[in-house]
Amino acid sequence: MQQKHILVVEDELAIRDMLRFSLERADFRVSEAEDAQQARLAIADDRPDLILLDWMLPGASGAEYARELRRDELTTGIPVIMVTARVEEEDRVRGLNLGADDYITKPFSSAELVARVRAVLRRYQPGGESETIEMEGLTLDAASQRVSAGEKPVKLGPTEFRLLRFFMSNPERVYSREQMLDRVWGQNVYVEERTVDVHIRRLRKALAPHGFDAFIQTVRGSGYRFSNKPG
Amino acid sequence: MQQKHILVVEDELAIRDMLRFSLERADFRVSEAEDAQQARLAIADDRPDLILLDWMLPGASGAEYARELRRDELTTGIPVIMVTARVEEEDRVRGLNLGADDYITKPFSSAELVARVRAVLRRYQPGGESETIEMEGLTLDAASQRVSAGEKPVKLGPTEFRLLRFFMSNPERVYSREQMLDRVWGQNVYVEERTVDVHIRRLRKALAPHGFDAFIQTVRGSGYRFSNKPG
DNA sequence: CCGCGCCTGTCACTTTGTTGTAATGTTTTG
DNA sequence: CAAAACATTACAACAAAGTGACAGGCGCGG
Repeated sequence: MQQKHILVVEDELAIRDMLRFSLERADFRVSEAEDAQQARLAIADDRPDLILLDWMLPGASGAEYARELRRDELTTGIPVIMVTARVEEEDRVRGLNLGADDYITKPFSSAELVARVRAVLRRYQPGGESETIEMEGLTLDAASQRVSAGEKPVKLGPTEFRLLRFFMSNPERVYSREQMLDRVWGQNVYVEERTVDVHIRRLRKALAPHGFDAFIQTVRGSGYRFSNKPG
Repeated sequence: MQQKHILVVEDELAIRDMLRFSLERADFRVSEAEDAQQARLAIADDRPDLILLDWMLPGASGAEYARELRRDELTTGIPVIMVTARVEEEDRVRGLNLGADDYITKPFSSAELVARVRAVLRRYQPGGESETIEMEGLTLDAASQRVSAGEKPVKLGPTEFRLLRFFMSNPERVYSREQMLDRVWGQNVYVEERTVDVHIRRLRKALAPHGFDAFIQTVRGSGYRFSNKPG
């Protein structure tokens, strides 16, 4: 089994060191970030399999950052474990609602930490989530990477698939080309903005035989929008 | 996304200029004040989304003014970033206690400034919510960039959309053509004032089939006003 | 190792929609 | 009534998006 990569987001050096020590001894590969900003860079640089996130962070709090991770198309698939000093039940619930997959309360033992990390990773192991999105007969299944219009399958390239998944997960909202590049292509890649147009074109072409190309709407001067309501 | 408005309160011209340059390049709208008194007027005139406040000011010091901003019900919701030459940790704590949301220490880079401003604004922006404005059946949704009159969609060009959004966000108030150019077109753009008339015309035309053109009222000699009350 | 097919990003060119201005018409004001 | 302020129309320049073609990269099977 390949070594799993864990990103630790934690501002206190002492705790970071402790986490790294525990995790590396359990044969995980560890990288670190002190705050949300560093975390974004670290993820862009080397995508982790799991994120350990401190509840309290300078700048954007860990809770906020967790929400951001879930919103973002690129990171929504990465499981998050919250690390918190608080013990109130309320906080636990909030943390889970925010999209954390588990939480662990300080102080905790090395064994407990490793156990929870392993448990979450195991849960995420089988081919990711079986997320399917449907809209008026247009169906997208994330797990099998398939799209169908009614009963007929729709053939899409990888980029078109990610683009459509992004759209169907975020309908009724205008996105600029720049935002789409960030969230569908990835935040550190440099490609021309007009490239988005071309992939929009390809996606429309693939959806056209079934009439679903009308869902992809151009908002002149701003970007594109996915919607089942008329333009 | 609407251009965010930032008020710079700083007595030194050179620093004001630098701040304005950096912020405008990052697509913020900037206004300036040299002291607390001017700042009060500027806020009354055009409420900013964020205030950059120098720690040291003639008259009431920046620190005092920050406290005032927090006390005042009208301004307590506006985030404040303190600009300071001091580096002591103690000052940071004092500044934050006084109600500043962040601080930045001279000298700082343009990039750092913009990053902090963005971070604070993002924190204040309740994330994924969809900002929609409604008025007697006329609905404008910023996220999806749609306008509808009752159930029927209204088709607008980009400029007309921005113009209507400006109006609906600032109703019951007269704006001169110059002010509208600044806030809808963006400052440092030069176009004829008469151009505003033309876009007013286009907007009215688009709203007319539903009767909403009556909301856009001409105030002879002054400018225009958006209101649901009769002229 | 080579050739093939597929995917991707970019370019050049076309098409379409938007914008600002000027010219002209209309209303208000002193 | 004349001047000023605003409304309306027309239009040419411009900008944005649509489109087809193409070359390089990559993986795969021969």
